[in-house]
Formats: sequence, structure tokens, C-alpha cells
Amino acid sequence: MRKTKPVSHATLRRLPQYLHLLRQRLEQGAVRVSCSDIGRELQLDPTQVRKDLEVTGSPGRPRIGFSVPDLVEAIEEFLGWNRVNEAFLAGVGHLGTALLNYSRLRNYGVHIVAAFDTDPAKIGTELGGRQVLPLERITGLAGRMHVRIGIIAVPAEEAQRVADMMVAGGIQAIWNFAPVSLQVPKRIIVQNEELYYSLAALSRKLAANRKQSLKIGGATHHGTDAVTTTGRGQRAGQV
Amino acid sequence: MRKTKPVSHATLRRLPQYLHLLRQRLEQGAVRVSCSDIGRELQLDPTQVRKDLEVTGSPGRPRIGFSVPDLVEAIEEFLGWNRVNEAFLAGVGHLGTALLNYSRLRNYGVHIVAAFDTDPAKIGTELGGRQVLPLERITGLAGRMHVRIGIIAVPAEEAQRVADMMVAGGIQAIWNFAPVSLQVPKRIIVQNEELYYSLAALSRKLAANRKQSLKIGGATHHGTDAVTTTGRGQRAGQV
DNA sequence: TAGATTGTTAATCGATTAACAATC
DNA sequence: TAGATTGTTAATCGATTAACAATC
Repeated sequence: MRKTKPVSHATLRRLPQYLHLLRQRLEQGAVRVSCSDIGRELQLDPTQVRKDLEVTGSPGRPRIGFSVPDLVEAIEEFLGWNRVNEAFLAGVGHLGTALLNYSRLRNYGVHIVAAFDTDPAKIGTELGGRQVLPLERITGLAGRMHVRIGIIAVPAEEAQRVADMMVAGGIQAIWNFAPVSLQVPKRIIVQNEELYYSLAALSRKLAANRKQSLKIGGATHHGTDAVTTTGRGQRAGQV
Repeated sequence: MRKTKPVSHATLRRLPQYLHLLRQRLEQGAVRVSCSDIGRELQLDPTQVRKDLEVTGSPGRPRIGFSVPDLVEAIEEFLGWNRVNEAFLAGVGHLGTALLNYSRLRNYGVHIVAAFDTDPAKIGTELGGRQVLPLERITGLAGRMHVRIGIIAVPAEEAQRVADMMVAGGIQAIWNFAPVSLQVPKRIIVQNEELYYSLAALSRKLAANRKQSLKIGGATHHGTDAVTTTGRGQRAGQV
């Protein structure tokens, strides 16, 4: 069994980019799209695009290209974004509140249906249309509502405890914003969201620039060939 | 000229992980560390670790290993995190406020020295010890204070305008949290922070799990071999 | 039909892993 | 000294790119 073909990390990173673009095209009424078209827009090799799209199973037609609506649907299906997953949010500090108000999340397969916190001042209030509930209830409600995703936006010290409560409630995947390595059973999917790397890439380039300017001469020189990259993967800033 | 050796994307992604671990060790008083030691902790091949550390130029000694303080310093130096870069933050909504209060940022080479917004209700208030200033002043102040990093945490519609103002002020690198592709001169370093990919990885695994449970039988089955991954790169959840 | 684009196989490139001599 | 660990070169693996026949 287990024929889930191994999708490369790199492909998985690019699929959301394709989807993003294709959704725009769809809105503009586009019907067909070719790989070279996508590649041009995203600075990617057309063959690469074709290979990536292959995993979605949506067939293209020689000379014609791919159907935009079909492709959008196929990618959404592949990523599991066609059916929105319900999520619980733990922690409604600034970050948690930001996530609650980020309605776009729904386009990426996640819908926060309830928020939890320990702060009595916050409990009972409404944020972004959702009630804030006492954290203690997260386990029971997750089980009852069959919620599959838990988002952790609490301070580092509380993160492990919250993760335990989520797991106890049957939550299957945790999106973790706390800067700690969570200890959970192996079957649980954990996605750590770290700002580390972005900052590493950014300041590394900045440092390299500076070193170069010094080398070139005393005068201030703003660098000359810096690049635009996305959080992961690279895509040039472009028209 | 231009001997800045090409550091692989992958290496750059792992260096912050090493640094994080080594800082902990340093705090615990550790003096020496070996690549196998680091590898064990981070689930990485020791040779890989050695190769990565090579770029920092910090030498190890056969049989002995690497000096922890030296290595910490070398990585910080390499990433440009030894000298903290001053940054301006545009937009003090929930996300912006979260960033302002995230004091840990300073460990990653970034120190927000001022925040800007257009909302008169916010201007003049103090957030996380920093005054909120009118957005219009960002260009002038950036030039005057020689601030090199701009953080964009404004709504998508305003992002481009803010980027223009930052560039006009001589800002060299933009950390962009708005979901738009910024148009800036090539010399400007842009780091887009996207949640896309994290969610793609998460829900893809969730969808794969579900498909498998269905295949295995009608009964609810929580999946069996899900993995823990970090935002980018992989590291197992671990002791 | 002619020509563009897909689907697919082969070649290249780069990153990871293995092997091993040098050395503290 | 003996043995662990570095530094470095070679082998493997996987992902990207090129080539090209099939086809609409």
C-alpha cells in the first residue's frame, strides 16, 4: 500500500505560489495557462513547473496548455485546501489576535473556529467574531467538535502544556509559533513557524553588502546586486 | 573581486539552528562541542554539520572539537548578528505590536528603534517602550538615522507605498509581512515572510493522513508516521 | 499541415553522505 | 601511544535542466 508518492520539499514549496498566481488569473477570467507562462511570471524553468504540476494529476493538453480552473482545483485538492480545516487558536496576545483577524487564512485551508486564553480579562470577549474561551476547555471541545488543527500562540513557557491539552483532545496537527521544540507523539504533525531563517537570510545579505562596500572604498555604497527572495524558495521581485 | 563564497541556501537555513543550540550550551557553561554532538541533537549528519561550520571560518581541533564561544561568535559574525541592525517598523496593528514586543528579535540581529503608523489614535502613544510616529516621517528619519532595515506590517494596499518611502529614505533591506510582491530597485534586499508554505506542508500532511485512514478502513485512524518539521528544513521533535 | 506545448526520458548540477588520511 | 575528531576528497543521491518524441 502507501502509494502516496514522495513529493519533494521543493515542489511543495512552489505549489502555493502557483495556486496564488492561478487564482489571480482565474479572477481575471483566464481559461488556459501554459507552463512557460507560469514560469515567466515566477522566474522558474517551465519544465520545472510542468514537473511540479504533474503531482496534482491535472492533465495538460499539448499545444493548448492547462485549464486554469482545473489546475486551481487540483492544487487545492492536493494541498487539502479545498475543504477548510477547522482550527483552535490558543493564546490571543498580539500574535494570536493578528491571526484571528487574518481572514485570508481561509484561502489556505485553515479556519479558526474558537480562541482560547487563560487571561480572565480576555475570556468571554469577542475577537474577530469569535468568542474567547477558557483554555481549560480546549481538550474537551476539540474532542467534541473533531477539530484537527491547533495553533499555539502562547508564551514559550506555556507552549508544551497547551500542546499536551491539544493532543489529549485528539488534535492531529499543531502550528506552533512558540520558539520551543514541542514534545508530542510521533503521529502528530507539528509545523514550527520560525522567524530565524528569514532574519538569517536578510542580515547575511546585509552583512555581505557591508563587507563589499568597505572593500570597494570608504564612501557609502549601497550594494549593487542584492536579490529579492521569498520566505523560502526564491522568486524575484517582479512585474 | 567578489570572493564572497556561495553559501548554500540549505546551509544558511541550518546556521541559525546551530547558533540557537550553541547559545544554550554556552549558557550551560559548555566549552567544547563536536559535530557529532550537534548532529545528534539536531538529527543531522555530522559531516554535514562540519561542512556548514566551515563557512564560518572557525577552526576545530581534531580529537577536541570546536570551541563553543568561538563558534557562537563566528556564526553571529557570519550572519551579521553580532552587531544589531537598527530597524524601523511600519504598521502597529496586531502583527506590528507583536513584533515590537518580541524582544528576542535582538538575538537575531534586529532591533526595532521606532514604529510608524498613519492612525492618529496610535501616533504619539508608546508601545513596547517605543514611540509611535507618523508614517510620513519615516523617509526623513531613516536617512538621518542611517537605519538599514524596514519592516512592513501594514495592510497589503499600503505596502507598496510604504516600501517606496523606505527606499527613498535609504533603507537597504525590507522584511515584508504584507502578502504582496513589492516592486523595489534591485539593490534592495527583500525578505518576504509568507505563511503559505507552512500551511501547505501542514495541510498536505493532514490530507495525506486522511486519505490513508480512508484507505485503511472506515474507522477513525489518526495516522501513524507523521513527522515534525520546522518552518523550513527538517528537524524532528526531540529530547 | 505547421508549430507550440505537453509528457517523459536523459544529462547536468548541486547538495548530502561516505571514506580516509592528518592530527591533537 | 591509541583513539576520537577534524579537514578534505570521492561517491551517492536527488533535484533541476535539457532534449525530444507525441499530440492537439
